[in-house]
Amino acid sequence: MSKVRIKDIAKEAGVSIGTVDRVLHKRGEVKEATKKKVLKIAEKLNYKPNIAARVLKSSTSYKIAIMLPKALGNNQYWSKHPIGFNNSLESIYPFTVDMQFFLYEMHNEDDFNRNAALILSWQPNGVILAPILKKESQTLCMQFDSLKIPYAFIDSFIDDTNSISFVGEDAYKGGRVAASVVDLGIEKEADILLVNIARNVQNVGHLNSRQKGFLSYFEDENTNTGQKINVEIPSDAIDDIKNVLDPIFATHTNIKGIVVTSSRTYAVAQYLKESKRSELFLVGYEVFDNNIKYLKDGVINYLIGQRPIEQAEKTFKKLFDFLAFNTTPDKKDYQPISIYNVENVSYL
Amino acid sequence: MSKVRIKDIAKEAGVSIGTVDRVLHKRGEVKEATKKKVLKIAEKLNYKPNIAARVLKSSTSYKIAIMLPKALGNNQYWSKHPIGFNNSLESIYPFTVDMQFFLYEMHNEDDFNRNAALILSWQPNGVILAPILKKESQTLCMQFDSLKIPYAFIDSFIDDTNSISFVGEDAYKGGRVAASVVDLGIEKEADILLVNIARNVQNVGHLNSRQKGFLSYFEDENTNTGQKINVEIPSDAIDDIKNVLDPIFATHTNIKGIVVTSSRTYAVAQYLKESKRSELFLVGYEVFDNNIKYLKDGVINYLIGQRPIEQAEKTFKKLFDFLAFNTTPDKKDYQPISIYNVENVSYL
DNA sequence: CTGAAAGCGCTTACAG
DNA sequence: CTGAAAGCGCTTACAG
Repeated sequence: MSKVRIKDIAKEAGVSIGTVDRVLHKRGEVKEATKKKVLKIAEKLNYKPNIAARVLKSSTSYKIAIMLPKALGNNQYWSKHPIGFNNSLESIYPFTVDMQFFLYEMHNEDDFNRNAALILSWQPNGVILAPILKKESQTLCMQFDSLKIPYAFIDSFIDDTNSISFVGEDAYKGGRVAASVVDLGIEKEADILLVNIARNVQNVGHLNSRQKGFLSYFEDENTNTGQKINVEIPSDAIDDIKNVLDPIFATHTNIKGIVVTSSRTYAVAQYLKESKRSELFLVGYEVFDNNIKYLKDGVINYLIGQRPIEQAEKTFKKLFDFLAFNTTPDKKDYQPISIYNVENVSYL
Repeated sequence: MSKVRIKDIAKEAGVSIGTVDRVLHKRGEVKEATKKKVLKIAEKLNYKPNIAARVLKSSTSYKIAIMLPKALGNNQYWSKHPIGFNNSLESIYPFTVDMQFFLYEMHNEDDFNRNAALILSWQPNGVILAPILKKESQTLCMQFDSLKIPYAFIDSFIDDTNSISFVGEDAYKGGRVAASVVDLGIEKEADILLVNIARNVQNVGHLNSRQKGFLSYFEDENTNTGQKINVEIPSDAIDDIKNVLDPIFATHTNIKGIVVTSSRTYAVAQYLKESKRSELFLVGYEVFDNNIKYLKDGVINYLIGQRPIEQAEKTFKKLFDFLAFNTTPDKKDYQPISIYNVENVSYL
């Protein structure tokens, strides 16, 4: 492929290899005319550095910070991503990077900010960020911008930032997919309950998008014509679930399908099981132990899933290639939206 | 990680680095006692070669042959795999391999054997094989065995061979997944038609497995209780389809669901459309242009898909790591079985 | 059977 | 602002 070496450029430009290197690495201290000439020749010869030689000589190790929500309690969705990042570490061999995790409590703004400060003091070369909390993430991104630290988003996306990339679900589409599955599972005239679980739904972008997508699906004339009942529940605690859902079921007797817009589907499943409503058609998001348990139990009928491990791998690769090879990734990279039932959940 | 160099081993063993290298690469010409001593020290120090240096010095390039069915006509399933293999070529950078495709006509034994002969004369270091034709593949594998050429299976698996790995669908499970989807899509008492399209179904292992898996699903008491009608059609030519299906529909009036056990679902879709039976619930396999067209048309309702690009990447990685790093992969690596409808087919 | 030496292409001080 | 030289860890021919 590339047989052009620094030496070849140097020869053609009539300078030493040291000078060529200075130009190529923008280390300054080169006369403007020389610089131009070298760059032109490098371009012409289509020079590509020999990475093996570079690695051998100076194992420049990048520091990459990874900021994600902590996987805790019943919600193990975020436990998968670290596996993907660790895979990445192996796959870039013979390169190495110094990777550090900064895990914040999911809906805890203070803890988010505490970790943000830790990252800044660590002075990474690049950051991977799951910007779940919109406001706090925006502030942090502005700081990265001013420090010229590149950052890549995973799982969620927020506007008005300069992230080099986003890897995750098209949440609007994800809402439509859940809608299409519940539509197939219940009769046309039955009502559908849409459940959002979060302390502050407004500050969690993808819940809104899934909700919008869900509703958009039913504007099609051949779909379910029942009521769509929308509720918000502040947490996945069983008491909170009961407090909201008991009155709903008391007043709506034709609900046959339920969609939970987040990974906390297990909480609604637990409620349905305890209140003897397992026969309702329940669709939710994300595949992990606690949700799988209810899927196998028959309480959850379908799960709409992302592929957290692959998302981590892709995000890492984009940031690493950006740092090491200066490649600019596609800004938004929407990932597969997978449909799981009890038959295909065993192979992820 | 590994800071131990050949030099360190040489010093501790009291020999030169040349000798250490001879031992490590089994180039012979070393006294048995020296050899033992060196190996022991290498083990003790946990020596790992510096790959960057190795690549820099001698860019040993492996020859890998890839033997797949040709993608032709309406059936473009096999057009995706080459994309994956080409991705692999980039991902192993800075390593290089000399990769060559040998594409045979799907159900043409002679063409299979012709390509097999070409591979043997090319003398590859390793082979990736889609062993669709059972008998012919077995013969070829025996030849690889006697030449000590390692080979990895993709898409299909056959017994009584020494492949280093298999990457593909658990076809039995794949049959169950199709069953679960058609079960959800039609009423409990309706009949289901199972369509197999192949000149010789017996010589195509995964069709049989899908069929068995499909039937096994309905042994569960809560599922569809209608008739399961099984037909075989020799090709995807519309006339062949008509000849078999016209009489079936004439005699079975309660068929509401159809499952096609292979990627040739488009052929049945075309038939349904032309015979004004688009309202039947049609489930088939594999996602590619021609099937997607009918999915968007509403004739195909669901497709059960593999991820050919990823399968290619994984298979390549297993073989390459085996050749370059001597790692032994898991023998069977079952891939995700994906469920697609018109809502999630856009993100693969 | 074994050792000493050259060189892969790059980066990094050092000298000027 | 620029060049000459050393050296990263390995492989390979050559000499003995």
